[in-house]
Amino acid sequence: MDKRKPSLAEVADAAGVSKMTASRVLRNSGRFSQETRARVMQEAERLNYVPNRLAAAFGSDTASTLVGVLVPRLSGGLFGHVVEAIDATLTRFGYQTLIGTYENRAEQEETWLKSVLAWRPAGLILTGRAHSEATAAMLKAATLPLVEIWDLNTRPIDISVGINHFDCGYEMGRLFLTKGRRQIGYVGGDAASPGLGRTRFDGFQKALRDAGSRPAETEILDDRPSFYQGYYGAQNLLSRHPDLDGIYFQNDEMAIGGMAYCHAAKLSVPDGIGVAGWGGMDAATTLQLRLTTTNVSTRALGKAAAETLVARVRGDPVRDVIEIKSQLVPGDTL
Amino acid sequence: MDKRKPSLAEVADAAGVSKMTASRVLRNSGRFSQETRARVMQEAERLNYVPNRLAAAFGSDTASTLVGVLVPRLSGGLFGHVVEAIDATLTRFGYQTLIGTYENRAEQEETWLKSVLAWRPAGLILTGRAHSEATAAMLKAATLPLVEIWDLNTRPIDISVGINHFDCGYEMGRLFLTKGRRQIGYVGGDAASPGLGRTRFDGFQKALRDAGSRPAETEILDDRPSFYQGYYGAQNLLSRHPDLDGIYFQNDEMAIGGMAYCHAAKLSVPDGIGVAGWGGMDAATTLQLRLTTTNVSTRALGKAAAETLVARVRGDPVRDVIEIKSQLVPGDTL
DNA sequence: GTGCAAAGTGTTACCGATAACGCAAACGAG
DNA sequence: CTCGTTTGCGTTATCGGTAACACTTTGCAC
Repeated sequence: MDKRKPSLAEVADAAGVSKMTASRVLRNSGRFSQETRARVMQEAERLNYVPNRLAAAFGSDTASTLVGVLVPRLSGGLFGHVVEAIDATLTRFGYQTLIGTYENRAEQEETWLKSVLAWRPAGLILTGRAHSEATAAMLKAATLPLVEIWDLNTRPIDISVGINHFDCGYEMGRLFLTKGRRQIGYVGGDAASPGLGRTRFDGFQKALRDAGSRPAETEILDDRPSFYQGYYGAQNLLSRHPDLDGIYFQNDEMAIGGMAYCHAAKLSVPDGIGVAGWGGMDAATTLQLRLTTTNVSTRALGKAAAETLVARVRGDPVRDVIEIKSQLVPGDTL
Repeated sequence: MDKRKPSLAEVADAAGVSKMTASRVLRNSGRFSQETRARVMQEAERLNYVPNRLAAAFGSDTASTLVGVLVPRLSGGLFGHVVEAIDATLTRFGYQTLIGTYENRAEQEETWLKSVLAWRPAGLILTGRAHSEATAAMLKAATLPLVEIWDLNTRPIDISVGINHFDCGYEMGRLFLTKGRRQIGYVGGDAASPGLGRTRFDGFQKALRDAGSRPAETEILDDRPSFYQGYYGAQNLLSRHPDLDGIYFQNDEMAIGGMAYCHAAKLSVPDGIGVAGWGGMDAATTLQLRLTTTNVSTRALGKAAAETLVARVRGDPVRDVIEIKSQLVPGDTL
C-alpha cells in the first residue's frame, strides 16, 4: 500500500495546470480564472489532497502558523480556562496551538522553549514575567511576537496581558481589616518557585503594614497549590498560631481545602475565623457559604492574549500593556 | 538587523566541515570523531544555532515529532489532568503536543483534524470512540498511529486507552439500590452531543432494570457539565419529581453543584436525598461530607496513552486495548 | 492601429535539512 | 605486505511548497 499523500504537483497535473497555479487556487491568493479554480478544487477533492504545511512553512520565509503556549499547569481550573480561550481564538484565526507545561520550573521552561523555537512559530504566549537568563537570551535572539500573560508587566519584552496581582492582594488586605481581622495568616504553595502568588501576598502585606496592623503569619508549602495543600496548610499554620482570626489563601482551591480543615477542627467560618481565596472558581460560588475571593476573567484574559498576539503577528498596531480587571467578591466567609 | 537564524550550513562552515557532518554531530547519529564533534558543538553554541525542525521534518520522509491531542475541553478538571500527563510524557520522549479542544462538536473535530494532519504529525490522541463519517474517512486515509482515549473501545481503529464507563454506571446503580434508594434521578450535561456520560448512564439504568427497580428520571442539560448545571439540573429535576431519594450526577462538579442546591432547598444529604458523582475531583474529598463517586486515574490514563502512542510510533509492539481501572468511592453522601 | 494595463499562467530558483551513496585513510588479520 | 573492513567525512539529490519574475493574451483608451 502506498502511504504517501498526494502532493500539490499531482493535483496540478490532474487539473492540467502548473504547481504554481494550483498553489494559488488552494491558497486563494493571486489571480486565476474561476474555470481553473473549479478544476483544481475538484481534483484536490478527488485525490483527498492534504496540504503540507511543513513544506509551506519551510519554503516561504514567512513564519509558520504554530503558536507556542506555555503555562505552569493545565489542572486546577484557572489555566485550563485560559488555554481553552487562547486555543479557541487562535483556531478562529487559523493558527495551531503548541502547548507546554513547565510546573513553574525554569529549566522546563528552557527545554520547552528550545524545542518550540525549532518549529519557527509565528509567536509565543508565556506565563509570568520572570524568566531565567537563558530563557531571556533565547527570547531576545528570537525576536518574535511574544505575549506574557497572567502577571501584568508594565515594561514587557513585547506585550503583556495580565492581572494586577499586587492590587488584588492589597484590596483583599483592606477587606480583612475592614472586617475586623487582626491576627492574620497566609497560606500559599509552590515554595520552590516563588512565582505568581507572591505578588498578591506582597500587596496583602502592604495593606496590613499601611494600616499599622501586624503582618501576616505565613505557611508556604512546597507543592502546587491544591485542595490538599490548603487543608494541610491551614492545619500547620493554625497549630503554630492558634489565635489567628483570618487566613488568606493563594487561591480558591486552597481556600476550600482550608475551610474543610476548619470544619474538621470545629472552627466556625466566618465567626471563628475568616477565609478568603483568589481566582473565582465555579465551585466557590455554589458552596453553602459563598467564598470571599477575587474573581478573575480567565477567558477574557486568554482571548485578549490570543487576539493581541495575532494582531502583532499580522503587523497591526497593538497596545503592549493590557490589564484584565479582576473583581473583589465579598462573599460570606470573611 | 538580520532576523535570520543561523543555518546548519553556517555552523558547518564555521567548524570547517560539511553540512552533513554537522548534521550527524547535532543529531548524534552516524560516525564522526570526538574532535569534530567538539568543534561543531562549539560553533553551534557560539552562533546560537537553533535547529530548524520544519526543514528536518520536511526533508526526511520520517514523520515529524508533533503529536496532535484533541479533548472536549481543558477546563473542569479531568481533561486538564489527562492532557498534563500526556504532555509531560510526550515531552519526555522528545515530542511536541499540538492541542485542540472540540467541545464535543463533530464539525470542530473535523476542522481541527484537517489542520493538524497538514502538519504530518507522528501520531494522534483523540477523545472518544464516536467519530463523524468525514473524520473516520480522514483517519483511515491518514493511516497514522492513533490512540482513542477516555472511552474504552474493544475494537479500536488503532489503539484504545480508556475507562469502562458502562461498568462505572452499573456499579454505582448497584450501590444506589444497596443504600435503599428507589426513587432515583440522573442529571447530565452536553445534551447536544450525547457523548461520554451517556454510556455511564446506560450502565446505571441497566443496574436498576436488572434489579426490577423503577428506571431513573433524567434531566439532561444542553451545556457543558459544570457546578451551575449541577445546581440548576437538580433544581429542575426535583421540581418535576419532588419525591426523589437519590440523584446520580454526570460528574463530581455537577454533584457538588447539586448538593449546594439541596442545601439551599433544605434537603439533607444523605438522609433526605442521596447524591453521587463521577470522576474523583480533589475538591470532593475535602468537603464536609465525602462525596460518593468513582475515582478515575486521569494521570495514569494520560501517561498510558502517551507511552503507548510513542511505542507505536517507534514500531514497538503494543497492546491495542488498555483499560484504566476506576474505583468506586462509597463516601458519605449516599 | 498603437500603446498600455491587467488578467491568467508558467519557469526558475530556493528554503534547510537528511538519505543514500561514494571515497580516502586508517586499521587489523592472515 | 596485501586485502578486507571500519572509520570519518563529503557529494549529490530530494522533500513540497512558494516568491519573484517573465510571458502571453485580452481589453480598452486614445
